Amino acid sequence: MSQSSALSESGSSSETGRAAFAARLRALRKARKMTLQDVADRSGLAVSTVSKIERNLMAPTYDRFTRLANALSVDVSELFADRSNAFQAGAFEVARHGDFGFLETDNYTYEMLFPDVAGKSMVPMLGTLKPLEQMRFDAMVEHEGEEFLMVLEGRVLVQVDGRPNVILNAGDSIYFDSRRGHLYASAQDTEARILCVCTQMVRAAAPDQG
Amino acid sequence: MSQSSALSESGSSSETGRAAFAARLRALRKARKMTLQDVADRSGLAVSTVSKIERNLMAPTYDRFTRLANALSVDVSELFADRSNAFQAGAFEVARHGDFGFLETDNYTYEMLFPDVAGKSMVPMLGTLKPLEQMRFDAMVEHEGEEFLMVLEGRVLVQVDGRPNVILNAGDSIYFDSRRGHLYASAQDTEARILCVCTQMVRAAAPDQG
DNA sequence: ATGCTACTTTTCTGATCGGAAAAGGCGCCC
DNA sequence: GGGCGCCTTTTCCGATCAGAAAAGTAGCAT
Repeated sequence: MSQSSALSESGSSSETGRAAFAARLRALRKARKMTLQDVADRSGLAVSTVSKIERNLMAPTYDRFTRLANALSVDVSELFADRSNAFQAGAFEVARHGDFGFLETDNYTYEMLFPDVAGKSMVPMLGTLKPLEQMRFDAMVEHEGEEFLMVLEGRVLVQVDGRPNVILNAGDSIYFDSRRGHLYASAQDTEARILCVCTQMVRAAAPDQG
Repeated sequence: MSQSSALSESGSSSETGRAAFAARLRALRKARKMTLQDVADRSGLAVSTVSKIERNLMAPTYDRFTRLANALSVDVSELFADRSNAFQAGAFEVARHGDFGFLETDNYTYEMLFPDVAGKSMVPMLGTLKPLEQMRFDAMVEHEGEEFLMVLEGRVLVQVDGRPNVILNAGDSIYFDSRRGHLYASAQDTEARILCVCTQMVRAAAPDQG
C-alpha cells in the first residue's frame, strides 16, 4: 500500500497503459487464431499466466514480456505502441504530381505528400523556397527526428544551427538531426524546389506569434 | 530478427537478454548523470528497486518497466533495442551530387546516400532503373519498414505484391509498406531515375543465390 | 439432454518482486 | 582519524507474480 499515491495506478490518468497493453495482447493472439495454449507453448509460460496477463490481472515481468512478444512474433516495441491509428500494414498510396495538401508558412510553401496516410514513419514533402532576401531569419525550425533534403531545382542555402552554412546544388542532398534549428532558402533570385523527408511531423511552425 | 540478430539470444526459452537490458538501463542513467535516487524520484519506484533491476537481480514488471522508460525519457522500445551504433545527436552530413556508395543488383543500380552516417533512421538512395524487358521478375524485394519513392526522370512501373501495378511519371511518388514484395522498373525503353527512402536498411537482396 | 472435446478462468501454493530502512562504500573537509 | 554527505547495496517482509491442477464455459456431436 502506502507510497503508491504518487503512482496511483488506480487513477485512470496516470495509467501506464496496461489495460490497453492487455487488450493488444489478446487482439494479437486472436488475430493469429492462436489459443492460450499455443501462446503458452511457444513462450514457455503457463496457460494460466497468459490468461491472467491478457485480462490485466497480472503485470508480466521482463522475461514473460519478451517471451510473449517472441511467441507472437512481434517486436517488443509493438506491444507498447498504440497502433490504433498507426500505419496500416500493407499500406500503399500513390501521390500524383500536384496532388497534395498545401502548408504555407512565412518562409516556405510546402506540399505535404500523402497527408491521408496516418501514422507513416516518414513525412515526405515538396517545398518551394523563396529567395534569400525575402526570408525571415528569426524563424528557424527545430523538431524531433531526422531530416533528409534533396534539391530538385535551383540552388539552396541551408543553415543548421551550430554548423557552417551550406549551398546545395540540384542533386545534392543533406541529412541531419532535426533537433538542431534549421532554415532553408533559395540561394539565387529565383525560387528553388526541394524534396524534404522528415521522420516526424513538423509542427506548422508558428512564424512570429512568439 | 532485424536488430538484435547479432546479440543472438540463442535459446528461445532461456535468456531473454535481461542482462543486456540491465546494462543498457544503467548506461542510460549514467549517460544522463542521474543517480538511482533521481531515477527513483522520476519514476516513482524505490531506489532499491532500481538498483536491483540495474544489476539484473530482479525482473521488472510491466509497470515499473514503462515508468523507467519514462523516467529516462526514452521510448520503451529503446530499452529493448541495442543502439550501440546509433545516430549521433546533432549529426549533419552533406552528399554532393555523385557522392555515394554504389549498390548494384541484378535489376537496379542504387547509389546509397550518406553511407557513413550510421544509425540514421532513414536510408535515402538514388536509383537508376533498367527498362522492363531487361528485368528479372523473380527478384521482388521485401523488408521491414516503410518506403517512399519519387520519380525524378522517366516513367516507372511499380509492382507491389497484392496491389495493382502503377505507372509513375516524373514528380509522382508512392508510399507503401516495404514488407510487401515490391519491384521497380523503367516503364519505357530508356533508363529512369528515382529517389527512394526506406526506414530500414535493405539487405543487398541476393537475387537467387539460395 | 448427455457426453465429449477444446478453450478459458479460477484456485491455491511456492517463488519472486518491490519498498522502507539499515548498512556499506567513497570521497572530502576539518 | 573522525565526521559527513552522497550514492549504492543489502536486508527483511508484505504484496504480487507464476504455474499446476481443478473448475468452469462453449460448441458439437449423438
